[in-house]
Amino acid sequence: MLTLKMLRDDPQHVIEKLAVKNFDAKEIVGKVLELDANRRSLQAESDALLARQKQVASRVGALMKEGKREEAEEAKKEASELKVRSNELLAKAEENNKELEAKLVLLPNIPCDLVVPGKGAEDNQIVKVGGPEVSLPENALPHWELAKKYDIIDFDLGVKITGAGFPVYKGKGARLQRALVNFFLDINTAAGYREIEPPSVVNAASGFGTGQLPDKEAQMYHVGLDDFYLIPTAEVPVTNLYRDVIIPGKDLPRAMTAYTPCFRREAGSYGKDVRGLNRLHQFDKVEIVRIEKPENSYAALDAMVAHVEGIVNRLGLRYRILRLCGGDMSFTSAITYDFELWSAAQGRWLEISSVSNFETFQSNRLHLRYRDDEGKIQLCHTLNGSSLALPRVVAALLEDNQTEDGIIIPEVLRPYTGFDRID
RNA sequence: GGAAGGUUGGCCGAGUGGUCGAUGGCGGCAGUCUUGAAAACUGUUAGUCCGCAAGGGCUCGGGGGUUCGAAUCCCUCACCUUCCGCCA
Repeated sequence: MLTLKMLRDDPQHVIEKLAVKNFDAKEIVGKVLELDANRRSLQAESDALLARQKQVASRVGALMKEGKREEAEEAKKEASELKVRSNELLAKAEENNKELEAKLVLLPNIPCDLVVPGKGAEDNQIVKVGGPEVSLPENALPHWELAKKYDIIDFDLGVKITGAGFPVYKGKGARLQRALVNFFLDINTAAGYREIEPPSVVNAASGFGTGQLPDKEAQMYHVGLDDFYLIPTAEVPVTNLYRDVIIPGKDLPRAMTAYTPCFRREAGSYGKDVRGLNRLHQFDKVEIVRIEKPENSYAALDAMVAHVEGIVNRLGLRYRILRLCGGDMSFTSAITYDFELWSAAQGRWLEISSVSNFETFQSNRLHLRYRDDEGKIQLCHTLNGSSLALPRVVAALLEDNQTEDGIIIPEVLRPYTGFDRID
């Protein structure tokens, strides 16, 4: 959620910047400013009324003590009349402020200056391509075939147990999952990220805090009986750890990492995009989250990108880094770098990580603040990134490392898997 | 799931209708003293909204109600503790 201050100070800037995201904000911004002006004048009016009400009420007490009963009755009457008027105003203000909030949450985060305009994926900027070239034999198999061949991931069984998009990992396939999680967590903690194991189910307040609610409600599984949501990413519970918190400036930055299962309904997707591990309803992911002072957040973002690149490099897979254009960025992000692995067997890039700076967009909703050197309270910047999401790493790993003699496990993973090939 | 008792500022804890945004203690910060520190003493120490400011509004788990007036009374929801039941 954008801050009202930002909108008030320079509405034109907000409108221009949102155009980079292909978002025409003119009308909403105008409405927000109007509602904000209303809010302030309504408050000034009702505050004055309430102040008088309080004065009169305390006079009643004093008059009662002095035994001036008649005057007290007079005052009571006056207070009652004031109350009727202030209640009307308060109701009006509440309605106004609800509408203001409803409009305000419709505005996406403004992109930072590095972000170029664009409509969709085709306009993303390729920042870097790295890792070894992949050359596969003619008869190379996609990962879903390999999974079947070696009996390590069973999509059909998942359908039986739950439904499409809930695979069952078996044997070395299951062990590989556990190995990757541990490998990623170890690298992250070694880099100073504190390991967190959060709940995988959150309440609505948490969903709102990181921006999943109300706009992306359909993306989450909802537990109706208790009004809980299955998390779509560890970002939700981990960032919400700091909801309604004022952090002493000296305690920043905070860096955390968490492994969680992630649940996404992915309503409406189909085709080759969802084949095999390409898109799932449940998957494993290790996430990194940082809370920073505003002046440090872009340095932190660069550090996170470099950190994720380090992990990808160790896996020895072909990758590229994209800086997303305005139109392809999420609602909440100010800038996003995507990491993709090359899947030679599928002939396509697979997204495995998304590293973003949200600036104050989340912290404004979360009321996540810090006390600066002068003792003033300011909004923090929040950042997060995948490090990494497992399924597509597994997909690329299986496909790119396939040989006549089975799938070769990268050297760095062998201490975790306990085997060097899947055959 | 059943029963009872709770939820107050960074923490502990007082406050059961009248000037209470809240006594006191701890902790924090500043100062006095000290070569320095500790101790002692003094002062200070919630957030938020409106306002150029002066000042004012709101907040004692959340929401609603009673009343001229609510931290205090009533309703409701959430959470916590204890006992019973169940259980990895």
